[in-house]
Amino acid sequence: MKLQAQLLDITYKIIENTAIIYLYCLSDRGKNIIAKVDSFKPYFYVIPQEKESDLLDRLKAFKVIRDEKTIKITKVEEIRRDNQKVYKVFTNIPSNIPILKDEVKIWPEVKGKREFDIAFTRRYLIDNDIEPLSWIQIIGIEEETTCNEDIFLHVKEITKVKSKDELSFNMLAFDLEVLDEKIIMASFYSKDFRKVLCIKDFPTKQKYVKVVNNEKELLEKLVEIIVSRKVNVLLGYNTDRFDFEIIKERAEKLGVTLNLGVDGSKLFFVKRGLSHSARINGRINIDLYAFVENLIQQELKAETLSLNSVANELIGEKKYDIDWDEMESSWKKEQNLATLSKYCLKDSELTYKLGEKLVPVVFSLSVLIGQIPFEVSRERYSQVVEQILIKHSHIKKTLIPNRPSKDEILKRRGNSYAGAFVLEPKGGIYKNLAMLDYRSLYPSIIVSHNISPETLNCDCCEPKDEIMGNYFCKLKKGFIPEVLEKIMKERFTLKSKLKKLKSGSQEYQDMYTRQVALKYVLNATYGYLAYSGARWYCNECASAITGLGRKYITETIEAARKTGLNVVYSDTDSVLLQGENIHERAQDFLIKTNKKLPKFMEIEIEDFYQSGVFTSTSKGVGIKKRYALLSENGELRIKGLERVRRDWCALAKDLQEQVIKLVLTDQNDAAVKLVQETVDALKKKEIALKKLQIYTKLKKTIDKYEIMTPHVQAAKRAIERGLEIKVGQTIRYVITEGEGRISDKAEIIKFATNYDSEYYIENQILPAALRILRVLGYSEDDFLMKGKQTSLSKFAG
DNA sequence: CTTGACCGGGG
DNA sequence: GTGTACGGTCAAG
Repeated sequence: MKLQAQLLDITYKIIENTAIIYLYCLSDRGKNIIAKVDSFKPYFYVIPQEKESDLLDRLKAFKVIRDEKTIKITKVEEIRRDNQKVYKVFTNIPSNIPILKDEVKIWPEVKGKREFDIAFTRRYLIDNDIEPLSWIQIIGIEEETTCNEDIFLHVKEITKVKSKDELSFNMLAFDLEVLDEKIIMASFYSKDFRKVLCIKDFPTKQKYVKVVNNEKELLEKLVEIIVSRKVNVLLGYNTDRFDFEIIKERAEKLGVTLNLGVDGSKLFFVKRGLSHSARINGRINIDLYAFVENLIQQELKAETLSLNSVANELIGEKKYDIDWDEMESSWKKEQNLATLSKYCLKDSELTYKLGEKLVPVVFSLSVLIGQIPFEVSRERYSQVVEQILIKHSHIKKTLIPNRPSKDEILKRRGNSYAGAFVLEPKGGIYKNLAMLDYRSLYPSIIVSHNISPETLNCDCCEPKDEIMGNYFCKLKKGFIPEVLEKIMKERFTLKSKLKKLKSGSQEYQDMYTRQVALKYVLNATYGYLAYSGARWYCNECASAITGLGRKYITETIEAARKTGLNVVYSDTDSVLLQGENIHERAQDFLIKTNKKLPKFMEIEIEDFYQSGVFTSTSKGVGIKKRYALLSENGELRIKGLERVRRDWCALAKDLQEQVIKLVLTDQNDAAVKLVQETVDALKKKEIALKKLQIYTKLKKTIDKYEIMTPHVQAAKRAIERGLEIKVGQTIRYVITEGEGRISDKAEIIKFATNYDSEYYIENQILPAALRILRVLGYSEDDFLMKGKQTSLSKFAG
């Protein structure tokens, strides 16, 4: 039988002491294909010493007994890698590899061991050059299967085929509502499907609501929905750390079998760091929170990664605003269940829409680095970079470096080097601004200067053109610059093709997400070289990259000053320029600068800003990385300020944002007046407690806290008064009137009847407002003089 | 200044 | 199990 399909997922099982790889695919006719491969064998490399005499024979004959099982080397091949002889040592099952490598590494004839920790299914994909989600042709013998709609194949041969149109995957988002550690509702959202399962009956006209008898039935229905809808991509938000944990726990307790796999297999968990991720054979389980946290966060303005703020920023939609305490009591009183079900469905809807936006990016990363979407969607930047380097290392037939040992990692963490250049701004308000930045500064430096672990202080060149005490080979192209240059060139080609395509088309979409995937790898490579856990770690490389970065940016600053422009600020790869006729002058400066730069390097205009505020300390020293800019089309860009942090009360955050807006639009007096009014209102106790609450999460039981922070103290007192507070609950507290430390005065909002004006004025309102107003010459005293306007009037006008 | 504890998202 | 998270922030020492 011959067919064409897209690979979605891969696992392996041990059957009769043989490793069988299962490829879960989707055929061009929309059928689930399970293809079995039994011909691929696990292996690792042994590097022999110069004098090795009979190592080959010793390896071939080697066996060891573990847990009454004989572990054997089944085959040894002699091959060449990196201009040396190495032995490719095979065994029958993957778990033998770590045992075998530990046995042979102490032999005197063995110099080293390599590639013993490349995951088995990953190894299969790399060695056979199979990219997930790309089209493959499978030739095999059909086997009988218990799941009648699937095709079960024993693989003879797999080849790549030219890309066809992408299949449309069945994507489904789900969300749970949990109360007292029980699942009370579950919602599902797909293109043409929405459903809310609820364990309590309530009158509703909504067709999507399905009342179930109990939690057990809810879980059974959940399984049924995923299986019967033939879900290929299962989406959720924070499902690794929350929803699946609950599902597992409750299913065990209630005796529900979670046979969710396309082959009817049970859901299982794989350890990734400290959290466990649910694996469902043949279906792609994506936790969008993990993906956002690891890869998307950097480019978001949102400083919290809640579904609400991420969805708001990426798809322009928000959750329904509900009060969770109210919701809890209405659930118990069986009121307002329709509202709760609407809320629950909305979460799934937002997750689904976020998925529509982010899953294509996950998929293009998958294709680019050759790893399944399950893995890619949970990886950090460093892992993404490492995986693409592993892929290219295999293509180039070079040995992949080993992971560092624990000791080595600790040693590396002690290494330090000078970072990026940040120009200290002068606190104040600025107008007529242009932000210029280097296009991919660090990647372009790596390529232009051939920075790589193997080109570092090479033997073939004269040690000249030193950067931070080191030099890089001028004759042979380094591994990392070679990979990055390919990526930069491909991205450049894609971007120019994109300009000619219609932005709505599928082709445009595919190319666009591909270039986004390439961008991630480009931007993360510098950080990877400095990452202590990296296989291709190179502290000297990282140091050279930032050294050159400082050189380029400081030269740019000098050049800008020479043309008479004021350089207000500069951080790493950008300069904020100020002056009359800023548009023309920035453009001129850009052209002049680019002429002098080496190949691959380029400076661009990021945006023009009508005004900006840079903050300063009480002593008048400008603060780096804390500022706000107002673009010419009215967009506010706030960096590093308190506005969105949840350990600040709403009153302080709102006030800060209003103050920023006012001072950036020439309304300083109104800003000052607003702050004074807020202070006065606080003193007169006119502010609602709701605006003064501070949110902090209780992560463990009270007695486990060593440091009694305000939220812990507030929770403790509330429990003493009989309130039930569970681990994981967000404590909403207010600082009330009284004596002692701040934590002594912290009370849960329910028990707070008053507030400490002094605390809110001095620790919340004034710090937030003065962060901005200090640059205009104001200090605490200006707002603390009771009722006296004299000190303020000196700045008026 | 360094060290260690805590936290993220979810309900 | 072809293993063992991570980076930022803040209070205490």
